[in-house]
Amino acid sequence: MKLTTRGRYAVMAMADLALNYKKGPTSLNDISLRQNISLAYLEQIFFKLKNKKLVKSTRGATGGYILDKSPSEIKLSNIIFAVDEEVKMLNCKKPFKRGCTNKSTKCITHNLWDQLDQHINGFFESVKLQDLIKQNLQN
Amino acid sequence: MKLTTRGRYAVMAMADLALNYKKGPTSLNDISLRQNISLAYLEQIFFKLKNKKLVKSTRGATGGYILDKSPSEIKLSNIIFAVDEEVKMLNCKKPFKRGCTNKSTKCITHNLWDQLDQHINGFFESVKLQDLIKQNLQN
DNA sequence: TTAATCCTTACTAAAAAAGTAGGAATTTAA
DNA sequence: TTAAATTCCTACTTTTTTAGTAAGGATTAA
Repeated sequence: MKLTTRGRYAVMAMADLALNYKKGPTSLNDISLRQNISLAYLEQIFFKLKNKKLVKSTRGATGGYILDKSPSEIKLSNIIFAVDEEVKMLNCKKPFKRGCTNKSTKCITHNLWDQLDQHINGFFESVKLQDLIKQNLQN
Repeated sequence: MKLTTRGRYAVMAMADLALNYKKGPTSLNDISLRQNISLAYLEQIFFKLKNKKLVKSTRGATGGYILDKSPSEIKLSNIIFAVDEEVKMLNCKKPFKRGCTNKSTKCITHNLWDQLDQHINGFFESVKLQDLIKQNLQN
């Protein structure tokens, strides 16, 4: 179980933007160089981040991206979710599906996966961009 | 981010065994039918579970598997880890690696991934097979 | 008018996950 | 003693997901 690079890159890039919050737009090229992520891949990621209103863009030379809210208002869950990182342990849906239930009984582990989802989502909900850049995370 | 089916199947199968703890060996065929998981796939999974001493086997007709410890002594982390499910958000190692750092600064999100790992692993450490079958999990 | 940027879609390659196949070894029971 | 049911083990194949590339258009500042 792991986060995809897309999710990680998105968080890293947003943290980079947060560090430059209020300094005007930051170009993807700069982020690409600083974080060592390919420009084309970043463009894909920011396409999604923009659609979810997490960043604003200005085009043209000297253009770039800035956060659409302050770092204290952006939760990691917003970012992760924006780039399609889904936290879903539970694959089975009703009616019953292969690998989760037999014909007559409820999936014995149903509640477990639900709880795990909540546990992980809770983590992402609890951390804000602000916490990251202020190193508020306990070491 | 999700658990693989292998990890989920392993937990489901172990829960099945836990329900039949002390009733003598349970065949994979039975589990296959009850949990609707292919027999061949279960065999792969139990090969690993056995290597990690989570189950004991008896061969031949009437053979099968039983838990090697009581349900209260088996943590989900034991199961998940046994079948190779790895909880590792942090891909980057020192010295610096693509996607995590630039040449001069520490990966700004390092601590974050560390914490997430701990958070998820902590969950798996905290739940025992016993909890599952007793429905001790809050609904 | 040129260069730097964002914008968008489509495609490809690599890796991981999921599952199959086949047969050997062991044991019980008819 | 033989047949059936089981575990044991390895190798292979298919499918899905992830990661990343490519290409070109649109916009804007200098």
